[in-house]
Amino acid sequence: MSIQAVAAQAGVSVATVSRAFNFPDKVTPATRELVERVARELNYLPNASARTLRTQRSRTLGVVLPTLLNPTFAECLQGIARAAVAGGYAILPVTTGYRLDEEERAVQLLLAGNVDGLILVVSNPSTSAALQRLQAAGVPYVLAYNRHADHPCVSVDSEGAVADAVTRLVLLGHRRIAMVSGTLAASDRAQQRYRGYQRGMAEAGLAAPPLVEVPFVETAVDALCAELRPRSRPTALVCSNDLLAIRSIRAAHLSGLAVPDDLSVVGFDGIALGEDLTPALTTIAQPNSDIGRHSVELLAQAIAGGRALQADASLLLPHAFRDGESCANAREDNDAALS
Amino acid sequence: MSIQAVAAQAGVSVATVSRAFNFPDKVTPATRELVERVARELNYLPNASARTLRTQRSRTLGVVLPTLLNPTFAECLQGIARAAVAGGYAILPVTTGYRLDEEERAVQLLLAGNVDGLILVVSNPSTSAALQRLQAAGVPYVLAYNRHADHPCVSVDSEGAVADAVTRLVLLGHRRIAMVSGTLAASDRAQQRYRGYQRGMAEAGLAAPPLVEVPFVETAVDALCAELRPRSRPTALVCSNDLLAIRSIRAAHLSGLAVPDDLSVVGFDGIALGEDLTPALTTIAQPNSDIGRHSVELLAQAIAGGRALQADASLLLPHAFRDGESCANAREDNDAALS
DNA sequence: CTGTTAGCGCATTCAG
DNA sequence: CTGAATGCGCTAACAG
Repeated sequence: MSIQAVAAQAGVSVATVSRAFNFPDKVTPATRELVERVARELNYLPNASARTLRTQRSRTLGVVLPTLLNPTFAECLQGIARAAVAGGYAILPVTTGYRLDEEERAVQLLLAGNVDGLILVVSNPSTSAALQRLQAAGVPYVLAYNRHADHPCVSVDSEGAVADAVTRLVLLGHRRIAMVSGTLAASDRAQQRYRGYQRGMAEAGLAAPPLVEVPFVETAVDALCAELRPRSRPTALVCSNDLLAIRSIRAAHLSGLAVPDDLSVVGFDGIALGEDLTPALTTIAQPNSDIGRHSVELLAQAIAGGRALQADASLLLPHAFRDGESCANAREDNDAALS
Repeated sequence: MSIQAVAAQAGVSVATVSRAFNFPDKVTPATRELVERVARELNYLPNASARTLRTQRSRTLGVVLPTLLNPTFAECLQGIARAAVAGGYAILPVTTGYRLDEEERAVQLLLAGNVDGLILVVSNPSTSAALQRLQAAGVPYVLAYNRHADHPCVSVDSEGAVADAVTRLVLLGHRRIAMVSGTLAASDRAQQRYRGYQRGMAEAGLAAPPLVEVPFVETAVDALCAELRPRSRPTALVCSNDLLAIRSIRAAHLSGLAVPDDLSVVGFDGIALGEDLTPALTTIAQPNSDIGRHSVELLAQAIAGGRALQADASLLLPHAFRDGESCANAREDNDAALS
């Protein structure tokens, strides 16, 4: 069903049909209604490819994410999807599995797909070859979750948030506070969060034990259990994300420790599921859906303006410390265990 | 960067460049390498829209899902995404929030987007207007999770799986087994699972208490707590999905009941997170990622064959009862509470 | 307000 | 094996 057929059936020119759809005001109400009726009868749908080819705009946004198996990114993608539809955009998501080569391949793929702009979560903006390519191509893009002075980003103050969380734990009486993270090298967020932990500990005048670094994708419960064995085990764990926090709670359970009585656990991300857990997850909540929404809006704005986004367009969204049940006061006997 | 530029730079015709990419054999190795080199130097990427317009194939699949906030669908989409990339397809996902009007709008949107095929999870295939429209359009499609005799589906035997789960609970000594479900009317899966529950109860010669039906999206923990209050409360809960199971566990906790000691809970879906919870979720695991993968493969096959999929192409994938820690033997005093 | 026409970038005839 | 020419469906000048 093409515009030609509609024009013929309605007894008007193709230009009129096109106008009736794209500039309803530039056409007589009578002819507009005629065209609309015929189009409906013929079940006409404008061909997106032809339009894209002609206008050089696809009204499609590429989305590059590490994985959908982490609810954080699923929530973000949901936010992106909703905002995109609302703005008249389609989205083309690709997952990278935290792999650099996949990041590059994804960008390549999406550029070939004629996307008008890209939203991406990369491992590390500083070292991403994909971003170089993007800037060279001049396609508008925005980073989500990442934070970097040279790129437009939508993110939260991870470092400050974690430092604050550490302070809260200190106020609860904890002294031996450890941090659990995924592979540091694989994520700038992890690095920022770790810095926040170090800062928080320093400000409290506490010595920070070595980072507990576990492989990203794997369950890593075994490794976590090992950390909880020593006599001078931590009384509180700051986890770099909610998935790790959940696994840490499991590791505690397997090690015979009760959460929060024997061990306090704080997560990071604020996945919705955390609120339904038992104990409800105490976590630093990011506005995941909003991060997606703002990314879309920023991008749509830039596209409409016909220019790429600059680093100074970056948005720092508010985070919130979400109080759950996985944190409690440090117990006396825990302190004793430390001495 | 167009094919024209590459042709000019390489000193050949556009036809040769096109052939060098699409039919490498139909061109001299020498010219092929020349073209490839020039293309690389010029950073040439074939324009997807132009190709689609010309070939009438977009190599894009539409995906219609209820939500990404349920990890089940996020896992499925991940499977779809991976299989799509592997098969040279892009995906265009749209979420419907379990709303019928959104289902229709989504299909409309995707058809306009020139997708070669669609994967969809609808509320109920029997009543879906979206499917009518799809069949009329002659576009290949496949339903995921849904199960219906008149449509091509990739799913599991939900009814049998739940009946089996009930049997297992009975063998653990449970007699008072209730089912918790989302809005029945909003999902054929929920209906099938409920039938499985009824069958399992009947086969065990047990009376099935009224279905505990809670609104889908909401947390519903309060409603669940109410169900656990009566003296003749159930000793086991069969939940229509893992999210409900997680909330049920929380509701039990808030009601002062221990899982699994006071209450056994079985879920349905097999979300990855379930294994990391404490207690680890006992659930009927669906191969979510595989459901996505098979949907893509079936569709790709049909598209290659130039025909729509028939209902008899449906796939029934194996499910697995995943033993966790949220189920235990019924206790004596529980039985006492029932008398 | 409406019609005619060119061309977006590519794949594909048909000649050579 | 390669080149010239056509048209996929649409929008944007331009002409009337």
